[in-house]
Amino acid sequence: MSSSFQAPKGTYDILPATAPTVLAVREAIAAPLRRAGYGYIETPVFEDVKLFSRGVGESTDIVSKEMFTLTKRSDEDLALRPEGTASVLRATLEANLHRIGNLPVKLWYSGSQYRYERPQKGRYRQFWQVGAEAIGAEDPALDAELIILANDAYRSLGLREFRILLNSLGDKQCRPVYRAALQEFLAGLDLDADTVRRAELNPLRVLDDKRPEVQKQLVGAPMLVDYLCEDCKAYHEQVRSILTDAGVAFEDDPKLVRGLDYYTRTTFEFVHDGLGAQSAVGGGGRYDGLSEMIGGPALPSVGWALGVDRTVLALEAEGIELPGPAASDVFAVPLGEQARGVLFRTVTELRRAGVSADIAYGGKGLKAAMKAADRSGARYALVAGERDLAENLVQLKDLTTGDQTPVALDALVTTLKEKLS
RNA sequence: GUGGUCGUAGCUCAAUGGUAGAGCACCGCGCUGUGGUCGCGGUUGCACGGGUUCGAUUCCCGUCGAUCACCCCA
Repeated sequence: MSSSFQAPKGTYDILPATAPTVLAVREAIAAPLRRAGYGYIETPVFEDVKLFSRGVGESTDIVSKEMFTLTKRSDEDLALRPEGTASVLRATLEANLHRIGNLPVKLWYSGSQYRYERPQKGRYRQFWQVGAEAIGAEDPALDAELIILANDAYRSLGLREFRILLNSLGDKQCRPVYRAALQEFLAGLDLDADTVRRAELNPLRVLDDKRPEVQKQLVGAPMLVDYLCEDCKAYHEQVRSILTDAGVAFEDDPKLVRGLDYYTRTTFEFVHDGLGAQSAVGGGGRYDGLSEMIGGPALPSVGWALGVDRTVLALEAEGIELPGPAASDVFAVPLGEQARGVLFRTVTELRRAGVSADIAYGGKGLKAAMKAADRSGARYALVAGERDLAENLVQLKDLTTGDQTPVALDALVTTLKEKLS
């Protein structure tokens, strides 16, 4: 270990070698959103705990087990955000965005989220999501739009091996009826204590338990599809047909539930099979009741969040290489103190003219400085010593061909801008 | 939170109850005004803490971290 400190458990540093990929992923997800009229929003990384317990749901694992709560000097209870939707909706209500413009209010965000979980590949305590929310409109085209935008974002990155799972969770009319029926069915099964508890709090969650001994018993369980009311059924059919019309392939997954309480009707998940157990790269759905749950007016809404970390893993799994870190165009190699001063001024001038330039620091010898120039990946080396400076020249060496030509110092910026264009 | 596997150099990996080596990388020299190739030389490490032992990198325990699965989800 080269340092006595290390990144906290479940966190990692995004280093220059991989940073371009991370930035490219964020940008690839953001671009389709901007083109679709979504405005950027940033909210605090911490909020009142109650926003999450009421919004995300007291019975969810996210709130009951995975919340990063903060200790402070006052008596307010704060927690690091475990997801973005509740905060974005809170900000919307606080700023009355739903009153000053046309509905829906379309917003997107990009930022870190925090969950106190046992880390494993693709699951971290601090992770990044880019999310989108369309607040205040009930329209199947809006649900479909978001799924299409996420699909297009992934495709623009070159990803092909992901699947879209789609389901409807019903609304406040039909879901309670189903919930009761399911609970009755689950009560007759042989389940462990944790699962029995879950069956009481959030019975739908039991459906996507991966354990074979649980799945075996679920054969013949009442399915939500059979309980959907006419409105929900019609709504879901429209979402499906708009997606099909847009050429977006999806799979109906009647067991797709998701872990947040606020979802109603449309839910969906983007899964990638190359990631191991943590296969969801993104997910979302409609949350028609959330606004009221946190004290706002009725604002039917829909949104998603895509995991930046997992998308990077998906790219790796598919062997997709995004452009690496950009190298400087020019690397200056000074010979002696006088040249060091002149070349430093030249490098500054080049940078101001829009040419990316670096210089050998630390009084390296010529050989070492040339080596540094080579390793920097720069296209050109700029070599100068007293001999050249006496004639107001610098040596411009093309590092790919090895050709070297003298260039007048005051013509350098123009010459380089020409060569690099 | 539960269970399994793992932790030796910057990286990939060896060996060993008597305090460690290779390849690549890095630095220097050959070439004192020129990188990439080549030759020669050199630098860097037993995750942390405790126990057993004459002696522990090796055996045992704990901690930390990684990893896989469960759980959960992005």
